[in-house]
Amino acid sequence: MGQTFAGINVVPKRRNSYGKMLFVVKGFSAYRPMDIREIARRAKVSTATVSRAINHVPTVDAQLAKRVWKVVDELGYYPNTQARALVLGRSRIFGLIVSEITNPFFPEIVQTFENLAVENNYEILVTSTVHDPKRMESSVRRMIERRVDGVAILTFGMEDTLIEHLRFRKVPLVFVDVGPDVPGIANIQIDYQHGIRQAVQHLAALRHTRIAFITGPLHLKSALARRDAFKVSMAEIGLSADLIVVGDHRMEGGMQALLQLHRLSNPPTAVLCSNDMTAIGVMREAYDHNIKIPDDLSVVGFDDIRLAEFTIPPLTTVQMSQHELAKIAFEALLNEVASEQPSSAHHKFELKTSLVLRRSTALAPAGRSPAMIPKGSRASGSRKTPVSASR
Amino acid sequence: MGQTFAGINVVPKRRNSYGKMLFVVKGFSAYRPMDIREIARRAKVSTATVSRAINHVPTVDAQLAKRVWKVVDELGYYPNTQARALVLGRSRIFGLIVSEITNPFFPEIVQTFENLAVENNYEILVTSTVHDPKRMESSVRRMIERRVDGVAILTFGMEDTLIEHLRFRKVPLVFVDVGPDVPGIANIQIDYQHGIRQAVQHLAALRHTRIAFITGPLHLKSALARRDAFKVSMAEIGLSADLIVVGDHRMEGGMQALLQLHRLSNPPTAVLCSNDMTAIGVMREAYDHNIKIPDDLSVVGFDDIRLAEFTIPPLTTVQMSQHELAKIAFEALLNEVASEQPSSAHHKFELKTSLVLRRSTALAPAGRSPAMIPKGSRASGSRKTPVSASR
DNA sequence: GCCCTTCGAGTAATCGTTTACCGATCTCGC
DNA sequence: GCGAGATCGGTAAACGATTACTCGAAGGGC
Repeated sequence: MGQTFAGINVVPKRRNSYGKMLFVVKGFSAYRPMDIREIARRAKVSTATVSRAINHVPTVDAQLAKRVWKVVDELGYYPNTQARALVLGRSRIFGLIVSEITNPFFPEIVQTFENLAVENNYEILVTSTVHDPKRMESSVRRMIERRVDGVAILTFGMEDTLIEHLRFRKVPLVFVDVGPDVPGIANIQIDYQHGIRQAVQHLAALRHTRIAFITGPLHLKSALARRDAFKVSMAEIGLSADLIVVGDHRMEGGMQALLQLHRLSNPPTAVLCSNDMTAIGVMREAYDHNIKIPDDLSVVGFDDIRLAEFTIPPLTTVQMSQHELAKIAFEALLNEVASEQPSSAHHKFELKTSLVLRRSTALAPAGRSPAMIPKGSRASGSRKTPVSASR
Repeated sequence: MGQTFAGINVVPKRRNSYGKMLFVVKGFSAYRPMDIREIARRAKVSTATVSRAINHVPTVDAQLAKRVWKVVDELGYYPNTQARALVLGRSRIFGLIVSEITNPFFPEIVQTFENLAVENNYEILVTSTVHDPKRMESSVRRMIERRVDGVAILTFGMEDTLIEHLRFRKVPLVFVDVGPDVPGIANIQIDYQHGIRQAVQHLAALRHTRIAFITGPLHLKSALARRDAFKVSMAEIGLSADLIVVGDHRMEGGMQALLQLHRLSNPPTAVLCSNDMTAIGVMREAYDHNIKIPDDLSVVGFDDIRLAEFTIPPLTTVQMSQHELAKIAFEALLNEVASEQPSSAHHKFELKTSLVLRRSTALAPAGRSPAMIPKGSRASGSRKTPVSASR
C-alpha cells in the first residue's frame, strides 16, 4: 500500500532494528539501514568480503580489509548479533539462574561470571527466581527461547521437569551441589564437610560444648548438606547435635532462630549458621537482647560474603569462594560448548571450603553455661581477646 | 561436499540452534529441526497459520489454532526469539547498566527491574561496569550489538561519547541524575535536598553542631549533588560545613574517612555519609576504636539499603527507594518504546528522598565535644534512648 | 605460449520467524 | 443462479548475517 509523501512515491516500512527510517523512498533512500550490505556498497566489495574482513579471516586481502574497516569505523557499524546467531546456531549467551540476587552471596558470582563473559565475548542472561517455581519455569522458558548456549544453575534446588526441558534440547548445564549424574551435565561438588568440621573443632577448642546450628530452608539440598556436615562433625568429637533450629538463609530467619535459642532453659554458647545472612540476623537479634558477641555467644557463618569482614564484630565464617565457584561454572560451560559432542571428560568439579577466623568467636563463658545472660546483668565489659584473624 | 553414510547419501550440516542433528539424510530426515515449519507440517497447516496461532491473531480458525497448539505442546516447541527479533526489529531486551552490582544498592534494583521485565515479556541484559571506562565502552557496544530496545543507565557518570553512540541509534535511554536534557532521553531527578535536609535537621535537633560529611568519589555527579545538598542544609541552619572528607562509596572509604576524622583535634559528634556502604565502613572502624555508636558518635547513611535495618546499631539513613527507582526507569523505557516516535511527553521524573530513623543517632554527648573518646575512658555504658524508630 | 593449479572474491542459499499480498471459498442479496 | 464482497489460509519476501560453491585471474611448469 504505497503512498505519496512530498510528491515522492514511498513504501511504508516497519521500524527495523534501530530503524533509521520510517519510509524508504523507492529508488532512492535518504537513510539506509546500516547493515553489511551498506558497508559492502561503500567499500566496493561484496558482503562476503565484509563478513570475512570483520571476522578476521586471514585469506582476505589486506588492502580490502583496510577499506572495509575504514567504512565500518566511519559509520560506526556494529554487526547484528541476532542475525549472526541465527545462522551460526550459537547465541553466545550463557544463562545464569540464581535464587535471589538480593542475597549478597550472588552479586559477587554474577560479577565474576560477567567478567569472564566479556573476556570470552559472551553475554549473560541473569534471572533471579526468588524461590518461586513459576519464576523458575519462566526463567527456563526464556532461556530456551533466547537459545542460550548453556546455563549455570546456582539456585540450590530445581524441579526436574525444567531440567528435562533443557536436557532435551541438549543445552549444556552446570549445577552446583545437586544435579543428576549424567553426561552433558557438569556438577560442582562442594566440600561442606571440610569447612564445617574446622568450624566445629574451632568452637570445641574454645571450650564450647553446647553448639547450635541454624539451617537453611530444608527443601534445599545445599541446606541439608550443611546440616548433615554439622551433624557428623559434632559426632566425630563426641558432641550431641541436638540444638538444630531451622532458618531461611535470610536475616529474618537468623533473628527468629536466635530468639528460639534464647528462650531455651539451657541455651547454647555458640551457634553455627548455614549462611552469613543468617549469622547477620543472629547478631542483630543478639544486639537487641544485649547478648554480647563474642563474649556471651560465639557466632560462625557460612559463605564468607564480602560483608562478613565488616559486620560488628567481624564474622568468623566458612569460606566458599564465590569467585572460584563462578569461575568453575563458567569454564565448565565454555568447555562444554567448545567440544561439540557431549564430552565425557571430567564433569565433576570440587570446591573446597575452609574456616576463616575473625572476631565473632571467643572462649566459652566460664562457669556453668552463663551464656545469653538477660539484659542488665552483664558481668564484665572486658573483651576476650579473639582468636587471631587469619588472612 | 556430500558423502555416504551407511550407504545413504547425506549432506553435512552445521549444528544449528539446539541442533538436533549433525546430518540430514537427503530426502528423509531422521531428526528434523524443531521449527515453525515442522509444526506446520505436523499440524497440516502453513507456517503463516502457525505463526498467527501462536501469536493469538484472532482471525485464525479455532479448530486450526487448537491443532497447532496441540502439536506445539507435544513437541515442546519454543519459537526462536532471535529470528523473531530479526524480522520484528525489536529484541524485547532492555539493557541495564549499573556501576557495581556488588554494591547492595543495585541488586535490589536489578530484582525489581527483572520482575517488571518478566511481567512485560522483556529480557534484561545487566552489565556492571565496575567504574572502568573500558568496561563501560564494551558494555555499550554489546548492548548495541544485541539491539536492545532501550537502556537504563544507573551508573552515575558516563562518557558522553558512549551516550552519543546510543543516541545516534535512537535507542531510548533513561538516566538517573545526570543525562542531557534532550528529547528521547528520560531523566530521573533525585531530590537529594529533601532527605538530606531532614537528616541534618534531625542531627541538629539532637544538639549536634559539629557534623561531618563523607562524600563519594568526586567525579560522580550524584556524589557531588549529595555533598552540595549537605552544604546548603547546613548553611540553612547556620552551621558551617567544613568537615567534609572524601570517601569512595564503599566500606573501605568509610573506614578511612572515619580514621581521618578521628585524628582531628576537635572531631565531629555526628557524621552523615554519602551512602550506606560508607556508613557501614564508618561503624566498622568506630568499633575498632571503641567509639560507641550512637553514644559517642551519631551516624547517618544514605540510600536505605535493606541491610541498613540489620546493622549494629540499625542505621538511620535517608531513603531513596530502589524499588521506585527501578520502576520509574523501567516504565520510562517501556513508554518510550511503545510510542513509536520520540514522544515529547514528560521526560522528567522525580524521586523523593526522606529520612528514616533507626538507632544510629542520639543526643550529642554532653559537655564540650567529648566525642570519640579514646579507648578505655568510656564514661557510662548506659545506652541513650534512641529516637524512636520509624519503620 | 598454453594449460593446470592455486588463490581469493563474489553469488546466492540459508538460519527461523513475520506478514503483505494473493487467491480460494463462502455468504448473501437480487 | 450468479456476481460481489468478505473471510481467511497459503505463498513467498523480507530481516541481516555467514559461508559453500563458483569462477576469473594469476602463477608456474613445460
